[in-house]
Amino acid sequence: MRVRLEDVARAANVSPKTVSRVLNDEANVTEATRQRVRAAMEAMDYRPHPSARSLAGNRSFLVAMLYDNNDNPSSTYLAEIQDGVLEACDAHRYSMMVRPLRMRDGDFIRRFDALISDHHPDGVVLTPPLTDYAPLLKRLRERNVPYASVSPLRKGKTLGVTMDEQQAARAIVDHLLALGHRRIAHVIGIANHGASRWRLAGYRDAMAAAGIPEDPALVVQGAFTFASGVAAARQLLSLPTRPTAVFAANDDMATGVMWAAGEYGLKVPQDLSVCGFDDTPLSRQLWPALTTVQQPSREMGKMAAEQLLGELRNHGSGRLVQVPFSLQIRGSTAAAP
Amino acid sequence: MRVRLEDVARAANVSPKTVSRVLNDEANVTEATRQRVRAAMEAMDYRPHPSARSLAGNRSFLVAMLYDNNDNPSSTYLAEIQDGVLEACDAHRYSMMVRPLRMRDGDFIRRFDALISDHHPDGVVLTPPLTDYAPLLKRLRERNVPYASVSPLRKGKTLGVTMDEQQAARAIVDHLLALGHRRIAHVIGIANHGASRWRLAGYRDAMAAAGIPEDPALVVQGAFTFASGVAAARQLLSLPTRPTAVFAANDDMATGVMWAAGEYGLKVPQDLSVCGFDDTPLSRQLWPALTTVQQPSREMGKMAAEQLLGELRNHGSGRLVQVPFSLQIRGSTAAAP
DNA sequence: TAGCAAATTGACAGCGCTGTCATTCCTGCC
DNA sequence: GGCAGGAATGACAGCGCTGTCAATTTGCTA
Repeated sequence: MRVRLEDVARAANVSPKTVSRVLNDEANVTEATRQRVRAAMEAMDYRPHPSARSLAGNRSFLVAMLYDNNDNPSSTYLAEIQDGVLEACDAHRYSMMVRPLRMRDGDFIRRFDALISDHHPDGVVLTPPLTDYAPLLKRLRERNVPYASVSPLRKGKTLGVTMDEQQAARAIVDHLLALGHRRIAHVIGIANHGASRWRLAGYRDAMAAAGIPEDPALVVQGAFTFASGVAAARQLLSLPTRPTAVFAANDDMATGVMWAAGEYGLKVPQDLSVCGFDDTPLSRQLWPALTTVQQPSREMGKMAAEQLLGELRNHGSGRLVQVPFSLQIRGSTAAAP
Repeated sequence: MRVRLEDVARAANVSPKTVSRVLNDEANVTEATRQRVRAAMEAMDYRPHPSARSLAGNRSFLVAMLYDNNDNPSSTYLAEIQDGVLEACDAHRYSMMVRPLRMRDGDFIRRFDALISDHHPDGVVLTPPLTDYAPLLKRLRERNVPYASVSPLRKGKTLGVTMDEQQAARAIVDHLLALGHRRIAHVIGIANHGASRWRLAGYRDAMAAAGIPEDPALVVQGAFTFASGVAAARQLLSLPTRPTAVFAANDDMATGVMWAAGEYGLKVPQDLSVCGFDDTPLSRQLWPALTTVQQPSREMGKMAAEQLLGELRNHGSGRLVQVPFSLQIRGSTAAAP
């Protein structure tokens, strides 16, 4: 029934060990032999048994993706990253498991340990905000588990992917400035996310460069959710002199701002320009469509996984790569009234 | 370093096989022995090696969750189901893998076969619309892979979870009728989802029971997305005599309807009542909050997985369970104007 | 109290692969 | 032409567990 490595070996007239070598792309196999073995594998539709490989080779061909579904309300973002990670794992014939792990939980490390002991992943992909949770990083190093991060805050010797979010945020605020806006508000994201800090920093950079002193009333705290965007906007739009533009730290909050603008009888973009960050599918579906920064989440998940897999293959090859951003100028921003 | 079953056996002064029996909850072990072995496992923090178990026992302790990320735009819904499935798998010490599989792709079955051959899942959890994709179900049976479905359309000998969506839809339309509405519109979901049919059927049941003949102009096609809700609402609100209430087949579309109402200068709920289906987090964040049907997605994922795992443990024990729904009457519905 | 069936326990092989190390096969060079 | 040295290949054990079946113990009955 099942085709085993031994069967392939017999068909190709070589020893099982040689088939194993071909399977694992090892050196010291003549090209002719390699071809012959590959042909036999193909012809017999051979599929190595992952458990056998794992048991004998002492590795699992498993990558675990960790996320915190408590402090990360945007399931769309996570879903896209997950898709990307999965794609990369698939291409390299690794399997992937996902794992919610809540930083707020007291037994975080115990759960993490259990994950490692139970499943022996060869490596781990970290998503915000876990990318910078010190106890986790410490434990990963102690247990000698390679990991790659998506958008880590601290960029040391970490593997993974980043985007220059600060530059991106600055660019989008520059866009608002270029449209003549001066009273530009910012809605901050969840505090412990690097994203929140960078986007705020980019906002400040742009404002400072334009010579506009910061008005504390225009910088309000949000939480990356639609509801927090609505609340923040209500606060901003109730101001004696309200802003003419709002840069929200993500699209969900920007949508909330647009919603709230409706409540106040303000037209977007005529009365209020609004922009977000992430370029979620939602942003294109709104009317007017949302001006935002394209963050290629799926691609970032894929690249992070690829760095990890590269590192697993030949130690030391993993890097921290940076992906480019691009502004998506759409209907929600216009010249200042 | 690693604690093996053999080590536990030595510590408990029994044979490895007996430890294995305890590990797998097999019969024919005296309670005293069982306790002794359990104590030893506990004391040594023994973790069975999944690959070894899998290889020797010819099972993988793996559940694959299949989804179609093409025809299923609501990542929130999938994320919740995934969380639920994961929770159940965890509790039973199974691992879970997720797998996007697009019905539209020509090589669907080939990909599915590859999944099974490569990973040997002990069972599969199906999410809509895969729950009713005939070629997939056929292949699952041919390959003898047990599966459980979340909200399957056809309820035969299928294992899994359902909700009486038709009753639920009827209940929510009854709610609108009780508020005095007569011109009630419905926005349908994606065609090949059971959910779309049931919700439409429930709408019709309620209208018929109230003696209101169906007005075809009031029943428009949507696609479960926010944008499709906006489009559908524009169509409805442009009608010579527009509806006083809209029942959208899910919350995302209902949100689109509320959005479009704003465009037309209509106040919700004073001028237009809107209700959705699913009780996504979004529905509570809107203002006014959305009247909707609570569909416990996370719980449903968990229960589907539990039926599957039960079936795996003792063949024949899996069932098709039904979860109750509940209306969430909130601010988006009010008496007819 | 012997005698027998059922319950409990254990010995042993083997799941399908890879690591280690031995063996064979080539090269190129004196 | 013979030989060193490296490249290619293979033999074999064993990864950590479970299935099979045999051995032993237990609990009953007569």
